[in-house]
Amino acid sequence: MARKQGSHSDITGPKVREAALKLIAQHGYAAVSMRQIAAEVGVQAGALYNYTADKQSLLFDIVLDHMDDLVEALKDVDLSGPPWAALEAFIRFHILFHVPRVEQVFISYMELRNLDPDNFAVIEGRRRDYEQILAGILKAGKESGDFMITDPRITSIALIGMLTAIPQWY
Amino acid sequence: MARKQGSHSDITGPKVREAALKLIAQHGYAAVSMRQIAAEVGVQAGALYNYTADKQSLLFDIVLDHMDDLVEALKDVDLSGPPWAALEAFIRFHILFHVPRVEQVFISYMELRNLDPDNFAVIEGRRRDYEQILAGILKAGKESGDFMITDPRITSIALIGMLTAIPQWY
DNA sequence: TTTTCAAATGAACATTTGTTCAGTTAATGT
DNA sequence: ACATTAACTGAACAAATGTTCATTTGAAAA
Repeated sequence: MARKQGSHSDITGPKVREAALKLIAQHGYAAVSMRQIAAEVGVQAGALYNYTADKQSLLFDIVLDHMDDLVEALKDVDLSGPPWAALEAFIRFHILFHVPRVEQVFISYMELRNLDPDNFAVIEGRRRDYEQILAGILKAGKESGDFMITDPRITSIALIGMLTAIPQWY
Repeated sequence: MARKQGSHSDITGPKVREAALKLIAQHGYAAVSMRQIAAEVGVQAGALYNYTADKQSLLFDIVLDHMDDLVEALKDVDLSGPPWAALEAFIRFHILFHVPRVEQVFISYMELRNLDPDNFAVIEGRRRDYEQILAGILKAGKESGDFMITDPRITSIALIGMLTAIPQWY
């Protein structure tokens, strides 16, 4: 059976990504098979390869899209104010961005070890970009005397780590 | 080749558990094969079955041993003091117990979804036991007027969740 | 030295895995 | 009405998986 009604590629495509997101978040990347994803979409396993090069790309795209969305959305945030205002704006943005994206956050954090080295390097680059923006705020605050910290980069990493752990409280 | 020097079962046995602990913590349960574990031990895959019934038991034993150790160690802690002292003693114990067991904690938290339903039920029972001890402290503190909380059970779960997330800061 | 047997090998097994592809289907353009 | 083609099927593939077991090894007991 094929193409029951109208063009499907713009329907099945998103469905594949959603199924991958849901199942990987639920069971983990290694524990999910292409056939499970296909079943969730309502299609045979072979059909998935119209929408993804391979299984690894499925994971990589989830994480990369998430990181790109994050960096992109941060550009709309006004961080030009004084250190404390900028810091508050950053933290507020970070939390509000992550809350409605529990699954992506979880995968982007837990499944990094299942990324191919090349893909991992790309993601790590994105994460460094993001951290450096916060580090910039901290550095400015340190130099102006507002923040009492020694290493803005380390503080940045620690701070993001704490924020990321918040959802786990619930 | 077999038994190159002396009896091996009391050497290989622990080695198998250590290898499973290390590799599962590193790559995740589903991503680790029995052959990888065997290679880490320095043995063929078939030999593992002298020390474990199956792969699932390898995971289950790690988590169960951890929970049993936790509950057992808690028995040596004096929680008989006033609410605030008991709470402090509990938290102190919790942190000190978990710090040198990063791998076990990580597995016991992340790989629950890969436990067979029956095994999962057992572990969940152990976790409830542990939570109820903290809930008891909170309940006593609430009734004595020391703690301003509404539901000791929920507070207990939330508190343990926060404590468990601490290592992630680093 | 010979016997014994715990401990491990290594080959085999049935499944499951990711992936490919020739062939089928049905909606669309002519 | 026919031809085209995007979308999917279903079978096949090699490789990897968890697990079993007859066989071999060599240290210890006789």
